[in-house]
Amino acid sequence: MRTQGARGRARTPLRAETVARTALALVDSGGLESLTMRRLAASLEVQLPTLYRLFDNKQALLDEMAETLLAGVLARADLTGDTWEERAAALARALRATLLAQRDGARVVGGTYTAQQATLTLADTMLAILGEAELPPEKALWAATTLFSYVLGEVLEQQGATGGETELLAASVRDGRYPRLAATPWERFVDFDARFDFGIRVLTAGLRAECARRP
Amino acid sequence: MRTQGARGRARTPLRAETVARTALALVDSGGLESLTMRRLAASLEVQLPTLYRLFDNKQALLDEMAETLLAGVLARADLTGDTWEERAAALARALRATLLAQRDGARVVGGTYTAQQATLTLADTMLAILGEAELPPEKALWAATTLFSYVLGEVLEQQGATGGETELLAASVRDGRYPRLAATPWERFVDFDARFDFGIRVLTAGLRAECARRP
DNA sequence: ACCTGAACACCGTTCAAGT
DNA sequence: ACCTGAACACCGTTCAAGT
Repeated sequence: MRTQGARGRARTPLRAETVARTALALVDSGGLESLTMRRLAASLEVQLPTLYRLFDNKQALLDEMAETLLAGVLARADLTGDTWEERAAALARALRATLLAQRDGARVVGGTYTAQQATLTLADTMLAILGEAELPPEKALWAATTLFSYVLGEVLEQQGATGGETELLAASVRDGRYPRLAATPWERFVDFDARFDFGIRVLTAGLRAECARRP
Repeated sequence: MRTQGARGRARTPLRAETVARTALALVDSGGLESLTMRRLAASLEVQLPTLYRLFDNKQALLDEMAETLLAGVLARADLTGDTWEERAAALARALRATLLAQRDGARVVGGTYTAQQATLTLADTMLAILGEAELPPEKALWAATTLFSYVLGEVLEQQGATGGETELLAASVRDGRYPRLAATPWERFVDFDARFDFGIRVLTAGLRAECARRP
């Protein structure tokens, strides 16, 4: 409804990135499930088939959305740290912050396998940083994917967790069948920032140890 | 079609786990997108509303599927290693193997936030192993989630990668804008087993370093 | 009490028919 | 050449009407 508002108005040609940005805004307000080609068309005041001239299908749109998201990571990263450990951690933190800033961001990025500019630039930047660690090239590559996989997995869990489910979890644990889980303080489980800092520290320490290994 | 075959036949009441297992088989053969309540009902020779007496909605079914998958991890793990590092690595490997054995396994598990028996048992087992590392309880918890997040992220990427996209990636890199990426041998990028071994070694080495840190 | 058929309110995607 | 309206073949979910 209300597509008349646009009729007759001169409009600049619709760009794929504009569509992707509007789609991300829809996800932000209603979650990934609420993203619909129909709703997206309505939000852009465009007919439904117009979207299919820009994207072959919904998956192609999701790929572009992931690309758009990842394009913001480098701008957010402060890569002025003195050591490669600091700089790698800063890039990982920027990726996490970008994913967290977008509702369902990890699901958007994790559901695609893009080989577009932003993704490759991000990977190349991480490789440049890890190259300073004097790791052989293949290990630097593996180190980069290890860091990215960790960040994605961690944000995926954080964005999937809801207050209600956390309470359910706490209740299940109190029944005594999971003694180790019950022994750990629950506030710490959902302290996602502290968890992430820990994980990054573990990974960078492990990479340092890997550098010391001479093959 | 063909629901007549079941009519009049005495049948045992349908169990939720049976439904979940059949659903996983459907995903195995056609991918997660092909899993439909209608197709699932047909595959079970059951009317569509019957599924809704067992599950409130499709998400509840997916939760049960994740639980069913994770229930197989411990049986697959060889936890007889001498050191906690070996045992933690073995459990992580068993989780990876379980997810890889099921098409779209990482997406099934990553898309849910279950606090059911199998999930909690898995977490508790990992905590028991990490407890031997003399980490304080909260760090042991964080270490467990770090390992699980890493495994999930890694399998998510592996299962998302297809041959065609890998070629596309290789082509993008050859154009010279990503010098670091271009400098690394491509066979190694898709050697997922080697990547995972590397990641697990880095994580366990990092955890060992964390143990040495006295707060 | 249980199960069925049929519907409701949507989807992603495509295409003939118009201008 | 481009855009539109309308359809196609599905979805997840619900419910009145039957037995």
